[in-house]
Amino acid sequence: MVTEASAVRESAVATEVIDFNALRKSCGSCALAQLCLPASIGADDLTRLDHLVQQRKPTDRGTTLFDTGSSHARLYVVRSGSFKTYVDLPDGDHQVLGFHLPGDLLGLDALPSERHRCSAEALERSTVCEVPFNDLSVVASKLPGLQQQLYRVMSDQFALEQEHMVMMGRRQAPARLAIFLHSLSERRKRLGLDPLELNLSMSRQDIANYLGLVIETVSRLMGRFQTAGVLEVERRIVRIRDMDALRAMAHGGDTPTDTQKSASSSS
Amino acid sequence: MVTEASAVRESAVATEVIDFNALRKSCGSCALAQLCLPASIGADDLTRLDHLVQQRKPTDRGTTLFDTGSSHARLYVVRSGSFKTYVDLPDGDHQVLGFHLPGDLLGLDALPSERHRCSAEALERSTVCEVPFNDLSVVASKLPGLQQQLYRVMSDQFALEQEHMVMMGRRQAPARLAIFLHSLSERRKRLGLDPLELNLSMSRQDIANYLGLVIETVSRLMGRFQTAGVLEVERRIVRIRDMDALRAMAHGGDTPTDTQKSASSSS
DNA sequence: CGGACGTTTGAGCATATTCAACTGCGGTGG
DNA sequence: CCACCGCAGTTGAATATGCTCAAACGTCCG
Repeated sequence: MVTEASAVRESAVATEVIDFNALRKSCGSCALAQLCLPASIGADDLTRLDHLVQQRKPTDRGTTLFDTGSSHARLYVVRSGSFKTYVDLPDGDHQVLGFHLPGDLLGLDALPSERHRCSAEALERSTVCEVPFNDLSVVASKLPGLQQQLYRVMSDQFALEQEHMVMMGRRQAPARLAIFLHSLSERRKRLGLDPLELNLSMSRQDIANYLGLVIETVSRLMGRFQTAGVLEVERRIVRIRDMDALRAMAHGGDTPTDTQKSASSSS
Repeated sequence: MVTEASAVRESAVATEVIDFNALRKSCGSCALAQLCLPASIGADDLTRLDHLVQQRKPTDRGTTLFDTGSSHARLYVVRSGSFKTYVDLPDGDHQVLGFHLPGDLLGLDALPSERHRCSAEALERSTVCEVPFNDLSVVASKLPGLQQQLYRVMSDQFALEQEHMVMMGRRQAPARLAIFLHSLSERRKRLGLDPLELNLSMSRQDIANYLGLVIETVSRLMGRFQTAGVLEVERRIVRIRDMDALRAMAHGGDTPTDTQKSASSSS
């Protein structure tokens, strides 16, 4: 067997919080293992999976991992950095489908024989693991645990898209932005990062496209949230100062101009 | 003796008139086989799949196939009739996620160990085939063709949701309705039904919830489309009189009163 | 220092919502 | 058989939310 994790040739990549020495070796030692495919499969199964996984040299900001129409069926796991997936609209701009943080999977929309229906672009210098889907499928068919995990992440993906649709559905602009920020905060918490300090790697334009709004609206709302004391906005750094208020606005109608809505600043 | 060709074609899938003898026997003899899981798997493999599939007694209008939070992992294939999937919103109403016609799969959002994140309700008296997901998974792991097909339908599901998001994204109300009607027409064509005569099994409220609009807007737009000569609306029967105009409006061309519409896509 | 870009801010406008009344059809019961 | 009620859908007028257009701002980079 070809034992070596054939990707240790990559030199260290700078990111703030992630320990790349631990990451680089194998799925077994990956800090994201619990979030990724290997979660809950045995040690020797892990080895078989390890052989499929290819490392990629860092993807630069603005570079696409795959494009709409391409058909190389591969799954990607974000290791560091972040991506956006989007489709091009006839009128020139994009519909952003999602933002993808470490541990998230990309490429589920082009399973074998299908073509990608969206593009995935790095929002900053990022690294991914890459798995040829056909190989993964073969191994998974022999490892019920892995197979189950594969179904689970696909199921999760459906859940994410459904959430997105609910948000776009009939919610007002302030609620949309609140949902977005709150969800980002939750995801950071899950990654072990500070949930109160968001480091937005995406532009305002991306956020607007994701929320189904226009950039000016997003900008104005950021301002309103700040004057309302909910956020502290400093370009792409956003600090959440009143999580309860943010949550409240995400869940329903709320006017952020109303500064004193209910003296709530507990956490 | 009012026997029209269109009526006969309609009856191939319409609820009341289904030939249950032909349908009930097996996947091999099912009129929907090409659209369903069995597509492109061999004859003996089909037998193994057949044993997993359970028939269900017809589901009455308003009855749910599964509800948010329930966790029996089963896949359903719509045989006749139609369903809507939706999530309940805190403020009382629903966000409709999709409408499901014969050949469509339901239940992909609650693969093993997960709970359903939406509910599925019959819009009329409908029938489904039911497959326990765990059993299907086991069989599929031994039949690469079936496995591939399973991935394919999941991939298709992602594509559908993405389309929905694009529509909700930044499109104006007329374009949304046009997309909805056009998509319905396409799906009818794929089922061998008359693509020009839509028999809406869902209420205006459902349509509005699906499109992210309010019921009045949908109603008004139906009217506008009719006076523009694009549609002929008769309660829940909608006939498409100008498919090109409908398509144009779906792509962003506005002004349903304007018959002249042949602009090329700009960038 | 200048130019470009991403972002913010402002004023006016248009689209879709809200609120409200009304229609037509279907069912139910007198 | 008809009168009644109820529900789904339609229509109208007024409002408001988010968009368009436009300009200014700050920061990054040459």
